[in-house]
Amino acid sequence: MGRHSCCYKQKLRKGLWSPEEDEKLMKHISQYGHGCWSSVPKLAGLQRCGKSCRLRWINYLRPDLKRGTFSQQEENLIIELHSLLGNRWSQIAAQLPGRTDNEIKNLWNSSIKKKLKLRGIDPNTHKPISEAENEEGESESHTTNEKLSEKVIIIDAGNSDKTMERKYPSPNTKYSSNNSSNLTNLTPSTTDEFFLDRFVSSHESSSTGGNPGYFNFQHLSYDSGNPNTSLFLTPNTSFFPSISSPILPANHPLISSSLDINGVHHSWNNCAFSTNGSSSNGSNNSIELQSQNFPWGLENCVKSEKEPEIHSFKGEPEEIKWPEYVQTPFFTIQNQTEFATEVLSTNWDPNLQQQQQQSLEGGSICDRNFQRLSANYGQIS
DNA sequence: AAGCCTAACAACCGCAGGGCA
DNA sequence: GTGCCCTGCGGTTGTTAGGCT
Repeated sequence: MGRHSCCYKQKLRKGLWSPEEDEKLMKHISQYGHGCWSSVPKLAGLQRCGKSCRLRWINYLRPDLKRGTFSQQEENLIIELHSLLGNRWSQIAAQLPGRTDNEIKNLWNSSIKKKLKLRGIDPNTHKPISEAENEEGESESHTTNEKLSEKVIIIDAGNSDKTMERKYPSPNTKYSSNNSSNLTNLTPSTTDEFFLDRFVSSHESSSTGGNPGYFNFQHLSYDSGNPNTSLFLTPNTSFFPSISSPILPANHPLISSSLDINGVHHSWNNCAFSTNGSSSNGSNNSIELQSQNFPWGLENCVKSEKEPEIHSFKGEPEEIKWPEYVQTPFFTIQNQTEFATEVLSTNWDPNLQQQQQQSLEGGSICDRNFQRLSANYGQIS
């Protein structure tokens, strides 16, 4: 297969995007949506290929992007997800709202890999390096996939009487939409099965709005000292996240569902946990719910009272003052999920923009990239 | 101050897969 | 079935900033 046809065209710009280009792209998408990416550059008046526009939008201009450095919890989550998914960055990113696959991939390659190596962990296998090296030698006598598929995941269910072990496909095991049934069709009979099943369901449903099922990795720990363990559920901790999660917004689907484990019904919602009607910090496995559940197809994941707040441009592009452009948040952070689910999946409604502009709140997002761009391109004003 | 090195990050490239005529 | 177009993904490269000597 050859290169994309647009790439053959001459006079297409490459390299870093200028503020003017960003502006054109944002203005176009905010007014019309992206539609067919290949037509975006022409309609937006850009000398770029559609692919470049798409990338720029997804990795940089999208308003729902979370800015700033990754928290330790986010890094831990990435490590945990990577141990399950391998280099499937898009699927990992799907569990980290506001983060892009590119961003996570960069973080992994530039930082996390080194940290793991310093801790004596092979970043590819998530096992101690010495063991990974030994297995490399052994693997010559095995089919690679067979060997890798024997990665053992131990999940201690806390309340469970025993630590359960089960073999699951390794990060290197491909499970596309066609063959994913080897995971998703498992009937979870034990807690670890449940979580794996839950997780895989979550990432598959994240794009389709299908089968509900998320679980949170915050209480999964990465044990570098245990050569047999890739992941384990921290004993005596809840399966469920705190609503004060720094990673996920309170209304994120990850923290809304219900389930049965070993005959015990657990459920939770996006507002609060309770045990027998009393407040719970989530340390009790016997979480009882407050009745509201959230099926989370994209269309009904979140329904906010407020309209999504979108940054809109006032007047012609040349009227925009760069310092304002840099400083103005696109919308408040608490509305990012609403925006992502309600707006990004469809074309933006220009009619909403006036009221959205009016509802913009004070800066809660430090847009480091715009600041960097500003620095890169000098004084704009 | 200049040069070098490294980390961080933006962007490109090639490929796979799906939709459609 | 085939070819084309488009999108999305993952690997890789290029660029920049900042620290160090």
